[in-house]
Amino acid sequence: MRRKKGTLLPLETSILQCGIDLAVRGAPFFHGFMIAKEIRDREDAKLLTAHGTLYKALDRLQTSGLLESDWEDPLVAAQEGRPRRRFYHVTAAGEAALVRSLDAVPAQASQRQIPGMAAL
Amino acid sequence: MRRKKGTLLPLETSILQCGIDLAVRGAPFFHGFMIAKEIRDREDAKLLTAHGTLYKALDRLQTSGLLESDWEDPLVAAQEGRPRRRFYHVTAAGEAALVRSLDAVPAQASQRQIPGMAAL
DNA sequence: TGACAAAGGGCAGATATCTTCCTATTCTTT
DNA sequence: AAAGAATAGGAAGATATCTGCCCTTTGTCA
Repeated sequence: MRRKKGTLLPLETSILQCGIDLAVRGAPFFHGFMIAKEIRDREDAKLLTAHGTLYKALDRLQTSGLLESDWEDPLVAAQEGRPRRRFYHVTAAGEAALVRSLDAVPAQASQRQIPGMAAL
Repeated sequence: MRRKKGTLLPLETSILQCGIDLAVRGAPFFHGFMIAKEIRDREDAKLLTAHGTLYKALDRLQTSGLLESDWEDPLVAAQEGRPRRRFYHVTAAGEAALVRSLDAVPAQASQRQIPGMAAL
């Protein structure tokens, strides 16, 4: 949907957030499938229906330098009897972009908060 | 469906037949996906709807010694950017079993041959 | 403000193998 | 012949990534 340059889409924000959360919890890398589960388990569930959507978002983030990736050693994947994974990590630019994006939309955050309060 | 010992199911016959045909045509190995296409392109199309069915049949044939398999080098698969394959080949026992099975149901064979001739 | 173009989202499917669960069929035994 | 056991088949989904097509939405420019 053609965004303003330097802006993040909700799905992209979620990916970066998840990536940083996982890093904090001691997992320095994540792969697409892992993120897909993570996002589906969170409240962001509606952001992700098809897998193609996620992998496309990962590609975009990598192209714009907010993520970097390395392929898993194929021997390890083979030993564990599954397709090999692609490991991503959030770059410094990615962290910065996330902070910027969270700062930039305080209006949306408070708009969501009001109905939330009312529900209590 | 519980078969008489030493009997082959139609799908199993097709697999062995395909394997031997491919070997004659210069492809000494085949993998599940390849056979799936081969079978779907042939008149045996109705023998194979779900992939699980095929992989189970391959397992049975291997367990009974009619097929043998080796895993593809994971590095090759990785380089070509796809999941690794499992390469099967028909054993001598497999060829023998196929011949036996084709002999055992000559009625079906001739029934198929007559329409084939008529088509010419 | 209206129109166009660019980009994102969903659906579908390719690639490859395997597992689990349930149903249907057939074989064998009594 | 009927009952029970064993097994095959189908559907679905797990595992993991990626591509192409089409539709929709939105940003930007005139």
